[in-house]
Amino acid sequence: MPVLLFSIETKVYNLKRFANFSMNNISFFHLCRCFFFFFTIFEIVYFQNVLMSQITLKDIAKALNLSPSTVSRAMKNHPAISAETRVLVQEYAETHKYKPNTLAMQLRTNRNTTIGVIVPEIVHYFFSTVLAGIQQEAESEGYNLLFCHSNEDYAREVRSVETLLDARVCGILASQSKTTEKFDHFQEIIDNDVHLVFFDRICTGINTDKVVVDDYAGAYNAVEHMIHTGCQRIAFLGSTPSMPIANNRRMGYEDALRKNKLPVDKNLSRICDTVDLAREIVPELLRSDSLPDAFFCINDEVAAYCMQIVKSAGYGIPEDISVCGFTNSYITEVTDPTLTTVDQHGFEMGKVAARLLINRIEGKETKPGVVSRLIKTELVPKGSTREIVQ
Amino acid sequence: MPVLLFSIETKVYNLKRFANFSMNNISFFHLCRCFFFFFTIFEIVYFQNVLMSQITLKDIAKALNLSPSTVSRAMKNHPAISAETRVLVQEYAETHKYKPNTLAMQLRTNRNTTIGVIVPEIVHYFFSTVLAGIQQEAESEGYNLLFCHSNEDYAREVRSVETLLDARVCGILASQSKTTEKFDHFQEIIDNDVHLVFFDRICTGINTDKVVVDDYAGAYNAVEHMIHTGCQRIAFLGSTPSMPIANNRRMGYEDALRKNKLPVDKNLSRICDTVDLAREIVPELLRSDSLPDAFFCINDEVAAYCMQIVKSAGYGIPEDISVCGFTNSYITEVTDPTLTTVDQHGFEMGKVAARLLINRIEGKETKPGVVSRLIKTELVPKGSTREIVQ
DNA sequence: AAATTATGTGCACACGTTTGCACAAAAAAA
DNA sequence: TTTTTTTGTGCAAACGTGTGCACATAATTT
Repeated sequence: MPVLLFSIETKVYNLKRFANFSMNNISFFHLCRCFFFFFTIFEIVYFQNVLMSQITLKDIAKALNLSPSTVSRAMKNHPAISAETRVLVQEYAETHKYKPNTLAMQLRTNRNTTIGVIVPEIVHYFFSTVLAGIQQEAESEGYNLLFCHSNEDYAREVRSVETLLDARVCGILASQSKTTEKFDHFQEIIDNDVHLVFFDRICTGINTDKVVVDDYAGAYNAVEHMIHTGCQRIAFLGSTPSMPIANNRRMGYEDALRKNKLPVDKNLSRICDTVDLAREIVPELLRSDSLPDAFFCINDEVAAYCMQIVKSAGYGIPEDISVCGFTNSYITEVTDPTLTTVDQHGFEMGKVAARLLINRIEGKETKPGVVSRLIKTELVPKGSTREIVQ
Repeated sequence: MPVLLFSIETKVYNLKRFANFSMNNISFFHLCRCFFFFFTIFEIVYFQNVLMSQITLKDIAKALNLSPSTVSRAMKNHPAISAETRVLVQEYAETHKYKPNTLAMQLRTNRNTTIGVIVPEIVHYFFSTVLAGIQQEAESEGYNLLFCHSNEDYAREVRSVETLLDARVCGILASQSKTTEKFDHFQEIIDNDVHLVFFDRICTGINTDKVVVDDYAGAYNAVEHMIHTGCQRIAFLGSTPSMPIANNRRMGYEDALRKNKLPVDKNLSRICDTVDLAREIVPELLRSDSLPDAFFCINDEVAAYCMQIVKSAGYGIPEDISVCGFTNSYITEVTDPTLTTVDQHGFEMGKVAARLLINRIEGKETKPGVVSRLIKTELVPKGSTREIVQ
C-alpha cells in the first residue's frame, strides 16, 4: 500500500476546493491541478470501502405505511399499539431480518449493556476460570464483555481503563496488575460515574465494591491440616506483602502456627512467587540447618516446581516433606504425587463479581457503602500431604 | 426487590394517561386512580437511575462561541480550520476532559473498531494464549475486543454469533466448538458483510480466511523423533476425525510410520481426547498382546494422564514407554518426567489471525480468494522421550 | 482596480433510535 | 345527544457526531 502523505479526508477536501476553478483561461498552473486532480481521484477510489446495507425501522415504516415511532413502539410491545399493527410490524421485521442498531439505541437512551473486564494475566488457570464465570453471568443477563489484558503492566492497565471509558462501558470489573502503585486511573472510572468492582487483586487505594477469596481462612486451614498430619516446620513461599491476597495468606499461615503452639520463624517465610525465585530459594531452605518439613506455596505453579526440587534433592513427598499449593488448577492432578491445594472457586468468584456489578448498574444493590463479597475456599487434600494421624 | 408486573415504560405511560382526567366531578373510580397514581409514582422514583453528564462537542462550541461543525473539524485537524481556532478548541477540550462519544461517531460514520472473538474454551492453555496474542495485536491497532465463550456448546456458539452481529462488530475471529455440525450461523456473518477469520478449529463448511497450526508437520516430526529414539509400536490417542486438526495429526502420524517402514496398526489409533477416555483406553492398550512402546497424544493433558497410568502400571518413562503431547502448555514442565511435546505457538497464531482480520477490514489484504495462514510447529523434546541413538 | 482564488466559519441535515405531545377516531359514560 | 374517556397513530425533536454546501472575508493574480 502506498504511503499517504495526508489523510483521505484532507485529500477529498483539497480535491473539491481545487476542482472549483473556472475553465475560462487555462494556465500551466491549471494543468498541474488537473493532473493532481486525477491522481487524487484514483487514490480515493482505490481506498474507498464498500458500505453495507441493513434494514432499519424507517424502512419498515415506509414499507407498511406507518411512522417510525409506531414501528418502534410496536417492536417493544408498547401498550398503546393495537394488536394487529404489532403483529404486522413484528412479522415484517422477522421475515426481513431486522436487527435493531444497538449503537443508535444506546446513543438515544444513553445507556448500554457492555461491561469491561481488565485481567492482569490470561494464560493463567485462576484468571481464565474467573473470566469464564464472568462471561456466563454477563451473558445470561444480556451483557456483553469488552476484554482487556494488562499483562501485569501498569502502563497497559492505564491504557485499558482509557479504552473502556472511551467505549462508554456501563461498568468495569478489574483485577490489579502486580506493578500498579498509582490509582488515578481507577479513580477516574468512578469520577466518570462508571461502576467499578474489583476482584481478587483488589486495589486498597480505592473505595469501591470488591469480591475476594477468603485467603486468610484458606491459608489457615491448609497450614493447620499440615500440622495435623505431623508437620512441625512449615515454610511459606509467599508474594509481595503489598498485595492483600499475599498478606492475608501470610497472616493465616502465622496464625495457624501460633494457634497450634508452633514457633513463627521469619526465616521460613519468603517472597517466592515465580518459578525463577523457587529455583533459588527452595534449595537454600533445603540446605539450612533447620530443614523445613513442609512448604505452603502461594500458587500451584510454585508448589509444583518446589516439589521437583525437593524430589531431586532426594527427599520423599509426602513422607519427608509435604507440599501444598493454592488454586487447584489442573496441574495439581498431573504432578507426581498429585498436589494438595486450596480451591479458590474462581468460576464462582467471576459469577459473584459480575452479579454484583450488574446489580449496581441496574440499581438493585441498594446498600450505599462499599460491598465486599467473600468467596469461600476449600482445602483439597491430594498426594503431596500425609494422612491425618488419628 | 418487588416484582414488576409491567415494565417501567408501561407504567409511566399508563400514569400519564390516567393523570389526564378532569378534576370537575370526582367519583370513587377517580379515587382509585389517585391511589394508583401515587403508588406508581413511588415505584418509578424508586427505580429511577441517575443520568451521567459528559461534555460534548456542542458544549465546547457554545463555550467558545463557535459552531459544532467548526469544533468537530478543529478536533480532527481539518485543513480548513485556522491554527488559532484549532489550538483554542483543542486546549479547551483538553482542560475540560472532553471524550468523543464513540457511539455517536460510529453511528454517524457507520463503522466501528470492535472485533468479536469466539473461543470454545477459555480455561485452556492454548486458547488463552491465542487470546493473549489477539488482544495484543488488536490493542496495538486500536481495536477493541468483544469476548464470547461458546464452552464447546453449539447453542451457545450460535447465541454468541447473534450477540456479536447485534453489537455490529466490524469483524469476527472464531474457533469452532466440538459439537458444531451446522454452519448457518457462520454463513450469516458473511451474509451480513462482516469479516470472518477462523483460527485453529476451522469450519470446513464455510469458505473464508483461516489460520491454522501445521498439525500435519507437527505430528510427523514428533512421531519420527520417537522412531529415531528407537520406538517401534507408537499408539495415537487422537480426536474425532471430523475435526481437521485431529485428522491432520493422524495423517502426519501415519505418514511418519510409513516413511520409516513401520506398519500402521489401526488398533493403535484411537479416539481419546479427554481424561475419562484416557482412563479407559490406555489400560486397555497396555493389556493388549502387542504392547505399544510409545504414545503420541492429541494434547498435553491426555499425555499427562497417560503418563500417570503408564507409570502406575509399572512401566518406566522413557525407558520402557515414551510419551509425547501437543501444545507445550505449562503442565509439560511439572510432570515427572517432564513431557516431550509439540509447541503450537498460540500467541503468534493469535497475532497472525488478528492481523489478517484487520487487514481485511481495512482493505489492505487485497487477495480476493480465501487466505490461509499456516503457523509453524516445533518439537520440544523433554524428559518423556529418549535421546536419539546416533 | 478588477477579477479570481484561497481561507475560515456556520447552517442544515444525516445516522437510527426513542419519546413527549398533539390529535383524530372510536368507545363509553353522562 | 353531548360530554368524557379510551385507543391508536404520527409529528417533531432529541442523542452526539460528521459533512456538503453556502457565504463572507482575505489574499492573490490578472
